[in-house]
Amino acid sequence: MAEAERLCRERGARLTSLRRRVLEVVWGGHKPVGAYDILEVLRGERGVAAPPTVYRALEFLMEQGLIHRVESLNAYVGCSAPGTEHGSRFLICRSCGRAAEIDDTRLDDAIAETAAAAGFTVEHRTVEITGLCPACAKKKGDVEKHDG
Amino acid sequence: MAEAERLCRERGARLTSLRRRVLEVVWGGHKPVGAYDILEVLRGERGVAAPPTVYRALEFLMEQGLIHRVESLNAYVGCSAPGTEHGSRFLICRSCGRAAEIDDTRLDDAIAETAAAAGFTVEHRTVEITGLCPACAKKKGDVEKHDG
DNA sequence: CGTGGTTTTGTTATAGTATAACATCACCAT
DNA sequence: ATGGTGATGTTATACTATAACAAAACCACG
Repeated sequence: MAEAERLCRERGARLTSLRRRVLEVVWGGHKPVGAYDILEVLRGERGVAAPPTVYRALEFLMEQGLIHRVESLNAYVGCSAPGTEHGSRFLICRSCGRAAEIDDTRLDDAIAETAAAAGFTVEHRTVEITGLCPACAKKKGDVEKHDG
Repeated sequence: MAEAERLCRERGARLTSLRRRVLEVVWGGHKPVGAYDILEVLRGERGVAAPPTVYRALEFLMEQGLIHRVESLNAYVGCSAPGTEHGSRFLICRSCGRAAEIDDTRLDDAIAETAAAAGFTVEHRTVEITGLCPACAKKKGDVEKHDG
């Protein structure tokens, strides 16, 4: 959070109380959060709020690289490494719903090579890998042992 | 198309006339096609049609691996290699809107390594790289020369 | 201070995407 | 022909996102 403050100050971007609050909500959930979930929170706190309020804050936070949008979930999640230029890359567990951000240069290298081979100019990278996180895979294994 | 017929026959999956038509429409566009675009086509041909008609056909075609969903566009595109098990991996041009499917094992290898390192069980892979295709990058370059 | 321009936020309305739930139909094996 | 299964039709609604314009907050400058 202090990091977010600092980045915005350096850039002359205004992290207003509304935007800060939305950032907190996105970071607060351990899972990706939907725009309308955030809207409910704001309504509880401020009485009224409409979708554009949330979407504009989300847009700002994405521009500042403080959050990512998870395309396959229509949801938003805090960036684990704000301030560094990188794509949106996640391991998404279909069982518990958590999304872990990937920090591995091999993926970016592979994407760069692939794009270069095709003569494609890369501007944005989205990698969303769905499956089971270690904890849920273990649970499933246990369940299967009991069931069959 | 004949390939799609064959795959479905082998699997005992029914490629009905409706599903075939939707597949044709998805394949026919050079760009990813929206569900409601398909709906318009069906309405022109059959008089009436409702969203579930399209979404059910799309669901079937995805299960059969004949089409992919492009998450970042909310659109659908024909699979260039049906019958082979692979993720959904695209180079998407933001200028002309075309989506080229990637056929490069380096990406899958990198994903497999990354997931393994995290103890994550991979079930589905989505890679969507946005930027400029070679043709559009060239045009942009030309324009920039003229403009300034 | 105050004032004028810019950015942010509020508000209303609507566009765009997707699914639930239940009815009907078509197909196929017996 | 008939009964069961899977496919499609139909209606309604949920969910996600943006357009357009009004009001307010902020900030730099005089």
